[in-house]
Amino acid sequence: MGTTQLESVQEPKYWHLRTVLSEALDSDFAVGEILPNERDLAARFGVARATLRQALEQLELEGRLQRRRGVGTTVAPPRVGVAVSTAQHEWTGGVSGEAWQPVDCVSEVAPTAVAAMLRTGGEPVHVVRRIRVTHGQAVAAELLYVPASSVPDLSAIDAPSGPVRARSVMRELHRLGLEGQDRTVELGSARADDAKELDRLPGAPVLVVTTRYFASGGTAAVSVATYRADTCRLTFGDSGALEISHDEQQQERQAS
Amino acid sequence: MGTTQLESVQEPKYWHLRTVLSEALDSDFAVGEILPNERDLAARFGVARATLRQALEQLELEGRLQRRRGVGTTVAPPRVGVAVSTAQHEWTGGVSGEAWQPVDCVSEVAPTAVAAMLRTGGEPVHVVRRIRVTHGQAVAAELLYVPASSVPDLSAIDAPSGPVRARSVMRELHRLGLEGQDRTVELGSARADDAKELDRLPGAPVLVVTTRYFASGGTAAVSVATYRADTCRLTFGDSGALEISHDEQQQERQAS
DNA sequence: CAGTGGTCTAGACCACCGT
DNA sequence: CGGTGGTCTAGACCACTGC
Repeated sequence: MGTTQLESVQEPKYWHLRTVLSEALDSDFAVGEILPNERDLAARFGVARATLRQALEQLELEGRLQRRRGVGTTVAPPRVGVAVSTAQHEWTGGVSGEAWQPVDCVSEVAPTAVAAMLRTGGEPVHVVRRIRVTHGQAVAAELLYVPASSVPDLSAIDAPSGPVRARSVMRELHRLGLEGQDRTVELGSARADDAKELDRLPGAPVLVVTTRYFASGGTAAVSVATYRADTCRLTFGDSGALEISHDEQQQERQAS
Repeated sequence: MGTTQLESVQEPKYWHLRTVLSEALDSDFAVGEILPNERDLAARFGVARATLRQALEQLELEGRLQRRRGVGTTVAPPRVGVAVSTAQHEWTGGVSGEAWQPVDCVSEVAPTAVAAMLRTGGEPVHVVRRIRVTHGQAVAAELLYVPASSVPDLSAIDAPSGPVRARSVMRELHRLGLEGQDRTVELGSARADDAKELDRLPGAPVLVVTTRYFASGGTAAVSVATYRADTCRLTFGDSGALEISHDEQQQERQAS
């Protein structure tokens, strides 16, 4: 009876470890600081390395840690708030500064799900690949599917593919008057090509933002953007951005 | 030279397994069907159970599988599209049908991050706990932080806590004229209490939606809602919902 | 009770990075 | 090259579910 409520409930070791490490991160480590390597940490806590890794994975998922093979584990900076504009008619994803960089453009048959939204059958569409860079870091990779009918004046003389072509398509797209957008967000895992551009391993958790652009009574384009889930916080603002300082975030985590 | 391009690139076993299983799910299994148990599957593919589990985890993260301890692994239904209303002045999260169910209400000091948004210091606020149910399944758990100043007419006679109190707070809240909302989405892991209500294990991946409600020139309330990332697809619609059939989704996955 | 997924161990080897 | 995280193995035991 007098015992001070000793962890009666069964809590997995890795979960408890996660909590302990989380608190240690708050109090004893600065952003960017390197943690001891996994083998040392595991030994220090008296667990197998796999168990320690399970805890680290949790913390990485929560955006607290950053791990790089061959380098080490560092304390991650707070998540970047990236604006996913709402009801704003922009193709660029941002009026100034941090914008999308066209990387490539090819002509391909869209995946079935996209083709269904575009109401195109098996005809190939322009597929523009773009990268979103914030604070000098790639945070998102996008595939923008544009039916030929949406950019009728596209010069056939321009390069048939590559970044030049990508810019041409975007230029033509800007001419359309946007009537609205539809957007969904879901969790996914990075495909090999996306992972490469986001500097992550295949399968890394990403937030998949699917946007449908409406113009002249139909779906003018569909975008599938994958954001790094570990470093990004998507913001949808009717009025200004939601900003939280890092300290505040940490304290919220402790409270939970 | 003459060899038919035999997997020269190093692809992890679990990643390859994920692909194989994904294709098998598309062709040989129906939604709800139970897969063979992990030990059998691992043996069948000639890998250790841990490796097989790594592949299953990926597929579960992508919403393709559902695993329940003591029961088995089943093929998951397509993700549910849940509307996260944009620029709509609702506290209920839905005009008709699938709505939020008040579960409880207590008076507590808000976590620091929330307190900062509410501009309340250490004063306790009303914390309403709500569950969002869709198709008979709990898809989200929410904590709604309401400063006393936002509901001045709240009867002091009502129960000080519990579902009755929760409904009282919501009723008073409806009286306010909403001026706007701010919203962020990020990846998180379920806390123990949320996990319980969502019928998941602690640490399960969730989409954390933080909403700031503005009224009468200030922040009237802050909501932190955690959605099951495995079963939910958040929709933000300016005009109608984005609907994709299950077949189409599967084919998109195959294409990637 | 038997069978399932969840946790944990103690190793091994590999891919990658910086020096 | 040495050190890091990433992958993989072959076990063991536990917690939970349903019969």
